[in-house]
Amino acid sequence: MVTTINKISEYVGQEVKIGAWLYNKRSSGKIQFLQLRDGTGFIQGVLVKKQVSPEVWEQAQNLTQESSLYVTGTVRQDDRAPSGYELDVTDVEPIQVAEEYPIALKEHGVEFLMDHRHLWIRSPRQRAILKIRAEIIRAIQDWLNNESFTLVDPPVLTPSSCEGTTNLFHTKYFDEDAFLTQSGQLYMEAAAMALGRVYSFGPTFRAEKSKTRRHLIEFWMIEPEMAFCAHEESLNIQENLLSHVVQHVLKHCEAELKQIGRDTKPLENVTAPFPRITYDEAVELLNKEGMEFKWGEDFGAPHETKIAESFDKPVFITHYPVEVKAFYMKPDPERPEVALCADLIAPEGYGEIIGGSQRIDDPELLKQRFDEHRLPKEAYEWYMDLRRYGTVPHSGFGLGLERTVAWICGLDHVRETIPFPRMLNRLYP
RNA sequence: UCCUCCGUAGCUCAAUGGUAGAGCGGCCGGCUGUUAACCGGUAGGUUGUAGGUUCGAGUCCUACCGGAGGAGCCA
Repeated sequence: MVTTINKISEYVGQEVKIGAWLYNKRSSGKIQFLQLRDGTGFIQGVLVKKQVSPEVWEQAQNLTQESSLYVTGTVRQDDRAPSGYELDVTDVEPIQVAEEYPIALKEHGVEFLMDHRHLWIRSPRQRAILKIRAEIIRAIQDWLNNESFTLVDPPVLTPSSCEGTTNLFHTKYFDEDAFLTQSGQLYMEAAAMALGRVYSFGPTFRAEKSKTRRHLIEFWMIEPEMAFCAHEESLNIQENLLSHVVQHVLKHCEAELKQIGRDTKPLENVTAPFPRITYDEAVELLNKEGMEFKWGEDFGAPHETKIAESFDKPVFITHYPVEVKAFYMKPDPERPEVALCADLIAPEGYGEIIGGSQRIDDPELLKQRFDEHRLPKEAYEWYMDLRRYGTVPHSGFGLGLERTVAWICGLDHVRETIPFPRMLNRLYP
């Protein structure tokens, strides 16, 4: 019976055949232990010299780390095995005896591992992280689909900046200039006017020379946008979405979280509602904690960490000064100097994982903002149209996938959260 | 772009300005329950690059290249 390691428990006492790679091998004169992996899991194959043919014994002996093979054996329950099962090997068919494998089973430096990222992802830890990443994506999409959101894909090639703040990757679009998207948001606003509740899931690009553990040049965002939705309701959606994601991962990725050594205690706490403080209160908190901070500035990473430390859940910081936020954010009617916006700061120093706001729906005010920010109105005529033809209150937010994965996995750098990270000075492999 | 630190064997790291070494990985041998197995043997080097100081530089100085951490910007 041909099967995979994750289904091995169904075949106790039976002979199975699996395609696998040799992760590691230990042997003595008359017994060999093959550490096998097939992508779905890990299992140990046991060969006893007396019980196999000399040919099989020798073929097993010649296998090197990461050699590919078909292995046949009888499944046996064994308390000594980490997974609870072992394979008593009866036959080994090498597909390829691998060349000397660069990644030894020991510690390596970051640069070396990044140069070998295409092989590094085979390791148990990296595999677990990528599994959790996929499960986080699944949980996000499940929740949104269930709440009547429609998936809409915005373009990657765009004629101009969405927010006009960061540096974009420039390219040619035949005779025109084009840029890789830094956010699908403006397009999602158009989509929300067509479909009500929408979300996008795709890569975004920032040509910033950022060099920190929280930054990638290419990263993935989930950007929901909701028509007929005010700021407060958007926050409710955000906290419900995120607590669903965290609880889903706790439930479905127990083995993977254990594999990477994540302390799950702080995650169990992550249930809606999340604490909400205003920008004003955050400034006060910082000053009380001895960090000097003037009203009107934007928070830096140390400030965010300090604020997050005061809470044991992700915390919303709302009502930032209009000046430090994007042009499209709606001012608070009660207090026009602050915006109806919020950043969600993750605990444990992982920083901002969501940024969102209610959008300006008044055509006159939006026009005014274009002037204040010196944005070329011609390029945004289509965006203005959304306010001319049946404008409605609407809100949306962007969830940074890699920072969310880093936080949930407890990683110290986002480079491990994505299969092939694009970073400053890193385009290979 | 700025600040700090680091470049020595395939990898991880040692080496007072005075003969470049260990562990892992490789290869050869040994071992019937190993968990990054262990034990013995063996091969493996233009010390990031280019200058300089010195009787003598892996070590000190300068520049450049590469990397790490952080800042800014942001998710």
